[in-house]
Amino acid sequence: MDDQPRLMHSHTGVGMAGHPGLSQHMQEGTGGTDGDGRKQDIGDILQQIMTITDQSLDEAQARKHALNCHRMKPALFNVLCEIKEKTVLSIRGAQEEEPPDAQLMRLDNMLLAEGVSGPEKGGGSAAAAAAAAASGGAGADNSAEHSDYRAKLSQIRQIYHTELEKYEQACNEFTTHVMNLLREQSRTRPISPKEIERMVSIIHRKFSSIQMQLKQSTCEAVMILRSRFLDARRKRRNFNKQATEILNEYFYSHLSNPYPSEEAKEELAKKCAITVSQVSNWFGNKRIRYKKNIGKFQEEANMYAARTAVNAANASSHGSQANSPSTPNSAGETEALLSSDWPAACLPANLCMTLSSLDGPSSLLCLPSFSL
DNA sequence: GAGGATGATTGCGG
DNA sequence: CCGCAATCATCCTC
Repeated sequence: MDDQPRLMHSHTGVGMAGHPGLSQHMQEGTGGTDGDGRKQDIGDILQQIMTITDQSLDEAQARKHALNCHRMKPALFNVLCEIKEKTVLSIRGAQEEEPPDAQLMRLDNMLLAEGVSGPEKGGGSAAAAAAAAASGGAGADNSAEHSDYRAKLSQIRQIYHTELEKYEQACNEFTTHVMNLLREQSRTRPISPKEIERMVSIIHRKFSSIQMQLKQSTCEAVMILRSRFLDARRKRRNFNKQATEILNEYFYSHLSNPYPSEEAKEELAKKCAITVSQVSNWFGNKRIRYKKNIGKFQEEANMYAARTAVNAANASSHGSQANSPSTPNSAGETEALLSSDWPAACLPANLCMTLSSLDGPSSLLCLPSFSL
């Protein structure tokens, strides 16, 4: 009988100050002995409870058993239950019903979008593809970067799931443990099912805050990975030698007006295996840097001019016209030069001289002033 | 590791 | 939107 859990009953009686319902129970629970005797009994029980921790385990067990069998125990137990319920209600009122966490929702959404949580869908290949498109890079090592990105993302995903599983398992184990403990304790001290429930929800809250930290750090890891992959500056690769040669060839053979048309840019982009905007960037950078330090580029200009001249000579000796973005300067282009914003001072000194004495459609780059 | 080279970005003006 | 100029961030060479 005493081993039966004594869960709390709801009593509404209010009696002695600070101990609601105590006087009522004192009258009900003892079968009508005199008041002094009852007070004595209660005093004894409380004294025993207070000193129980000073005793050895065996003594305590024996005392516990004696207490459980005490005739006043049910009444005292009920009083304690009532006091506790009132306290718990006031605490619960202040603590419960938190609003749904917006940050947690954001984290969940992000993890879902990145393919970290939720069903596996190729390890965020969509994100990788988007990243590749944004980086604007073309070429062979893109696929390698993709697989690198996917591998790292999948690593993050795996760690995330392992940890999440661990936390869930730990949470369940701990909850079960605490519930069993409370059920066990409810035999000897006042614990309501609601209180157990509340305890469980506290534990869940604690564990979900740990989970939130996990989600947060996972998100951070994904963001870092993503930014590393996306940030073209970080992943800047110099164009290969061939591409640079093609671009330089065009630049120096159009030195009078180094502004490729949209079609020329597209063609150059195709030839160099880069994007049109990369071609634009390249020409933008080149024009500025050339203009800033013409002297430094003199040698390079001469070299490309000579090379183009040789190509042009070969082409003309074969009776064919070169038809590429690197077509040498024509008279039309010279006109463009004379009226363009690209200053003539940007031309190498020897080329300027050649320009001023030019009297026909002959190629600037075939002139002997480029003697090397 | 320092310093130059180089591709990308940003802010501005036309 | 394009080009310029300044700047950033990385690469490359010594």
